[in-house]
Amino acid sequence: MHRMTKELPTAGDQRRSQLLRGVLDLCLLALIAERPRYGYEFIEALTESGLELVGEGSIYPLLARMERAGLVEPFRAPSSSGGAPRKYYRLSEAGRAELERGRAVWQGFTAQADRILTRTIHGGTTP
Amino acid sequence: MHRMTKELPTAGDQRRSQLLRGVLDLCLLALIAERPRYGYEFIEALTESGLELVGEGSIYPLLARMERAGLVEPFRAPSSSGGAPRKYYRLSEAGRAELERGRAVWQGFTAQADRILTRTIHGGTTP
DNA sequence: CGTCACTATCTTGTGGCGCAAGATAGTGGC
DNA sequence: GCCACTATCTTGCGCCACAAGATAGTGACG
Repeated sequence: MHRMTKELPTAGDQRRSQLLRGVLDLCLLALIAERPRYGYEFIEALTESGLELVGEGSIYPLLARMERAGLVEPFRAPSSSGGAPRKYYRLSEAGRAELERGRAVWQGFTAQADRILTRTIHGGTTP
Repeated sequence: MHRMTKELPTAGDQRRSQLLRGVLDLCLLALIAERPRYGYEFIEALTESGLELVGEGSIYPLLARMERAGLVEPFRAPSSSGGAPRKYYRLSEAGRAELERGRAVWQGFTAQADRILTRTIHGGTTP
């Protein structure tokens, strides 16, 4: 049985989805560095912001991976607004180190890519 | 004689490899926008630059995909330095449009990510 | 009590794509 | 013929964002 493509993603959406790779984990680490957070928090905040950035299917597996890698440490706490108990994450030492290392890689990479992408900004239809 | 330095990928390399997704095609489009290019050109230039950025296994399939998508148009030309004939690519109208669209998505995305990543540059060991 | 709505986490399957490694050719020097 | 260099194309693997759905805990309402 075939899947019915419910809503084919736009080209921009698909690109953004690819761009998230390699930096989404750093974003979560940075936000957790501010204060402990739980998964649903990210989804709610991002959904309300109008930035339909990331869904549960991206966040939870990523958090699990980071936990497995020892970058974050989980602890349980009851929900303050009624509901299932939350799983908060705080940053580990390794997580903080990875965040700083990743930030450097990210900034070096974007600088390089920007240099290539802005070399021919004129893009006129007049050759 | 082949390259013996078979260094297994570091964490930074793996991150960079993920970061390329979503922007590598734009880089190629931007470089082709300057002047027509062929695949081997990218690899040679990048290898000599010390930036071991991308290999054949990334470039050629990507070029084929972009051709299939109508973003670039190929034409054959004999090698000027002895060797197999080259397959040059020039930008199509759709390619130029996609390049501009992609640049906008890229800059919007990186601005957003940068804002998140630079929010907590300092380290706070206070929970 | 049952049902519903909301909060919250976890799991499964799919698809895209960077990449290593190897196959295939064309050219020219020995 | 053989080899080295230039150049392209192909195969298989692994990572990961994402959609969709399963699982639970809580409280309100009738």
